[in-house]
Parts: sequence; structure tokens; C-alpha cells
Amino acid sequence: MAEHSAHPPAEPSQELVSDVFARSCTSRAAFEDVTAKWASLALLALAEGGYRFNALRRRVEGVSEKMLSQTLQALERDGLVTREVLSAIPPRVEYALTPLGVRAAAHLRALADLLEGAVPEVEEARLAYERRQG
Amino acid sequence: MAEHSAHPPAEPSQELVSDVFARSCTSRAAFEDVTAKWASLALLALAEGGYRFNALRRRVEGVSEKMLSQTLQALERDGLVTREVLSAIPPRVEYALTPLGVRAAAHLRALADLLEGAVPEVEEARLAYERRQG
DNA sequence: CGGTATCCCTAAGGATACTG
DNA sequence: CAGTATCCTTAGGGATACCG
Repeated sequence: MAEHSAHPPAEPSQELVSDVFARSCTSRAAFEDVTAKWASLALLALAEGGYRFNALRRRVEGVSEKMLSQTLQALERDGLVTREVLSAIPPRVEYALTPLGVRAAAHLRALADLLEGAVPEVEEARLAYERRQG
Repeated sequence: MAEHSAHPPAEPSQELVSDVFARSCTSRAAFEDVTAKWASLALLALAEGGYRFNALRRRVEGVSEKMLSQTLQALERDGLVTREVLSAIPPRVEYALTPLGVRAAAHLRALADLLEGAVPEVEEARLAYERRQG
């Protein structure tokens, strides 16, 4: 019920708060990694279960090998995804979420569900926008 | 407790499900707009209350005028943000979230909170990663 | 199969200048 | 103040080829 006063941090916390708005904070880097173009879709896919590279590539429509590879490396680096190599012929590499990855993916899933359900609303907003400004 | 079986849609739904994985679905476009580099931070900022252009620009560290402008246009187009021009001298333009924007921002906030709290975990993962592969 | 390496091109994005 | 316009640079990202 606050009027329109203090925008920023609201409450001075006693802890060393990491801030996603701060350019040099690790949380901002991680946030950008997670919300990056292909990363969020990859996390969404992995929330359905473990995937092998090419299966994941098929699930995330439109991603190239290169970008999926880079994306998975970034997520593995941040501790959101595990990569397990099954030494065999042919080679098998299984990707899965870490516990942290599971939690992050859950929030992305909720966001995706919201937007999937809001498609009519979004499309109407787009039409209205175009009527206003071509 | 499912083993590792059916990855994809799990349940055939009776509705025309929009799918964030589908390249040509509006929900995927909206999802990409929301998770775009500056959009998610802008939504997070606007979740704190209405902002004027330059105030918002200061809040979202590192964004250029051009990118903030483009980002806000995309979000307005999708019906997540409102733009109100107060005709006055000097000009005032106020940005705020729509009800849909509020809901989307809440999920992003939850994600940001998770990652802000996981900074030590992420940094340790990065160190471990570098030990593994330099 | 699961990648990495290379090439190449488009578009994202920053800096600056200018307008209502 | 709140942008748009222009210019320019970088890096995102696709296609192809090749290696373990």
C-alpha cells in the first residue's frame, strides 16, 4: 500500500546483500546466464528430465549445435547443470539439472506457464499497440 | 518419482496449448522478450514502482538510452508495461507494469532472489569448473 | 553420437549528437 | 526530460567441416 515513494532497496538489510542490479555482482552474471536466449529454454527442457545432447537440441527448437554447447557450458559452470559422459560406443552424454538448477527452472516454468496462458492477452495488446502507432 | 521415460508434453491436454518451445508461438516470442538481456532487469525495477525514463535508466545499471527505449517499447507492445506521457514542461513520461507485467515480474523476482542467495554456491561451482578444465 | 573449430554475416548494442 | 537518429564496433549466432 505504499504510495510511490522509495523505489530502491526498501529495507537496509544486515547481510551483505548481493544485488542483481549491480553490474559486477555474481548474481547479475548468473541471472543473465539463466535468462539468456537459449539458456532458459534449455533449463525448461531439462526440468522435464535428463536429456542427451541431440535430444535436447531437438526439444529446444531452433538452437544450433554451437549455441546449445556454449549455453550448456555456461550453465554447467554456474552449477545449474551437470554433464555426465558415459564412455561407450557410440558416446553418450547426459545433461541434467542440479538442485539449484531445479529451483531456477521452476521459476522459469512458472513464468512460461503465465505467458502461455496469456497469449490472447498479449496478442490483443499487440493489435492495440499497432492501432496506436502503426 | 518417474524413472526417466516420457520427456515431452507429459499429458495430452484438451485445450489448444500454446507452447513456449514452439518457434512460431506467441508465447515463445513473449518469453524471449521478457527474458531478454535488459527486459528482465527493467521489469524487476518496475516491480518496485513506477519509474520515469532516466530514473529507470539509472536503476538498471549499464543500459544505454537506446536499448532501454527499445526494451520498453517491446514490453509495452506485449502488454506488460504501460507508458504514460504527462504533457508538461519539462516532459514527464511514467512507466509502470500492467497486471500481467506484475505477475511476470513476480516470477523474475523469485528467480533473482534465488540467484542472489546462491552466490556462494555459484562461485564455488565456477571454481570447481575451472579446476576441472582450466 | 557429441561435440569443437572455422568461417562468415547479421544484428545487438554502445557513443554521440540532435530534436520536441 | 525523454527520447530518436546516426554511426560504428563487437559479438551473437548459423553453416559447414572435421575429430574423438
